Amino acid sequence: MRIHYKGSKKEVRALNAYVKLMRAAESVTTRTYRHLADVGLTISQFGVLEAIYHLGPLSQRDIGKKILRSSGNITMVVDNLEKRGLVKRERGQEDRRFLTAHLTKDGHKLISEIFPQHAAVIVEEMNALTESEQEELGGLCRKLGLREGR
Amino acid sequence: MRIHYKGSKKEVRALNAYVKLMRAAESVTTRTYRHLADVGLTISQFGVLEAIYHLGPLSQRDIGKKILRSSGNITMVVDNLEKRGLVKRERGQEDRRFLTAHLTKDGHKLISEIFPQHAAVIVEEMNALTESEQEELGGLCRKLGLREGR
DNA sequence: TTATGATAGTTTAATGTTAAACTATTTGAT
DNA sequence: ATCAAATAGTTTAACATTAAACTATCATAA
Repeated sequence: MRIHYKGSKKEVRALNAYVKLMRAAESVTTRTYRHLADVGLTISQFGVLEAIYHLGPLSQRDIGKKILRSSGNITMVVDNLEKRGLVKRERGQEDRRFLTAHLTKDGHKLISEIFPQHAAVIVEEMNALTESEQEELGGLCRKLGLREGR
Repeated sequence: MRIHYKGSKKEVRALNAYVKLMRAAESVTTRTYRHLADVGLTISQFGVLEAIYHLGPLSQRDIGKKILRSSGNITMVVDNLEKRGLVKRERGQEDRRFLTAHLTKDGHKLISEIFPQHAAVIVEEMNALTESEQEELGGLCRKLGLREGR
């Protein structure tokens, strides 16, 4: 007795697609992370810097929504960025519950240098696919991601 | 000055596909994890149990290769599974460097109950796509994952 | 106006995760 | 036979991650 689970074709197809999706995401992440590690940033730290860089100062709540992480997590990641002097927090004037994170001079300098490089790494990664394959992949992944709210 | 980075069409396409890939993987993971959390398993713990369930007793080295995690990480995950009495470690006879992890009675009972349910959850998730879309996605992701070794 | 509930953020506990330094064991070359 | 290099696993330090309990602040309805 070695085979514990024998799926139908339908099941095999779904599980295969799932495994490959996960592996692809993981291996692309691992490789793009190497580039960030070189400058001492984690993926989450990069995500926060990039969000502020492109969207301007954000509350931690909005940062969490943007990078899909819990509020407790954002507290820690922003803490570490602040310790390193890359961002600074400021208490909201009208609503004192909010903390708005903005880039320091150093933070802006770093992310403006790193972002184009990081984008280039990702483009290089995605070069494993043709342009139309990239669009196809985007469309399929979008369908899966869309189920978000459930 | 609000736009810091204006990519070419090629760059935009690649970054878009990348973002959607990551979001899809993350949101599918989050939702399938809920099911595991109900029985007190983490994704990594499930991965270890499932590997042993389907492949038989494995060394920690082989488990790490299977679920793509570092050796230090495997030590901890297997530790936690062992504490809970789901797996047991055994020192290799011929080569005493190896530790082979195998399922306990409880572990076997749990994974044999959970696995089919978990598979069903994944099938349900992938139902956002048609069967041919699932195959298409698998093929595209495979191409990305294949770059593994670089 | 005041009490109730909602919201933003922090803290804590538990687990995951890696890299790097480490121990124990084995292999292989001289 | 011996010693150096390789391999399996552990430990440590740092950060990530969540859920849940918590504090502070705000909004709103009675």
